[in-house]
Amino acid sequence: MAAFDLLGRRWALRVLWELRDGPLSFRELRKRCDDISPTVLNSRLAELRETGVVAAGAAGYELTALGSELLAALAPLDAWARRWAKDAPRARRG
Amino acid sequence: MAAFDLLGRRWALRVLWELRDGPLSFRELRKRCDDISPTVLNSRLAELRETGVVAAGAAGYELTALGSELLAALAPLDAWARRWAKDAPRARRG
DNA sequence: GCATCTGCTACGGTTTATGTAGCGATGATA
DNA sequence: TATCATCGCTACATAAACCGTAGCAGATGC
Repeated sequence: MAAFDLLGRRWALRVLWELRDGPLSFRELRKRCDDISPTVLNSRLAELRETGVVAAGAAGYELTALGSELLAALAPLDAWARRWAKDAPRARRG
Repeated sequence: MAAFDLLGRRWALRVLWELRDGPLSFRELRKRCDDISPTVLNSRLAELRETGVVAAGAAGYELTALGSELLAALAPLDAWARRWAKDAPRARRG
């Protein structure tokens, strides 16, 4: 599964996720990603753009059609994560 | 989404994925993950075990019930990845 | 004893991420 | 025109993560 190469990198999933509600500017995107360093954000954006899941528009960075599909494919993962966070919060903290 | 912290690390997704068909030994798991270095594999396994998605059994490492759920949640991602690999293979190589 | 597995650790070197500072461009205000 | 704020993004030094190889200690078989 080649997508792991793209998504299995720090912040890649997160960046996609933060774009779920519409375009964001570079700086706004940074804020939402726990103030990720601009160096890395720029790298991830470059990769995501190169693979065609993110595009730069007038309003900032946004998901392409392909990116939206990817995000939709991530929905079950989100659902799982919510259950997980709810059921066993202690296991992950100490 | 806190799961990104866990999954947005090198090989984390891949390790889970390789366990989809049943338990694997440490060394076998390594092989399937492009001969990932044992240091990293051990780290990822430790993290995955700590969060309860992977467990060490007699037959090697295997998914827990929680892990299987996670894997199931990853299925749509796999489906997307297959379409993506098929539709635009060039965009990711040049 | 010896060979051959196993899970896993040690270690040195490279790659990747972090954090802060700041550049050049753009737009608003005066 | 000058000033100021904000923008996307880069530079650079430090820290963390990862890689590749070697090899240990335990288990199994001969």
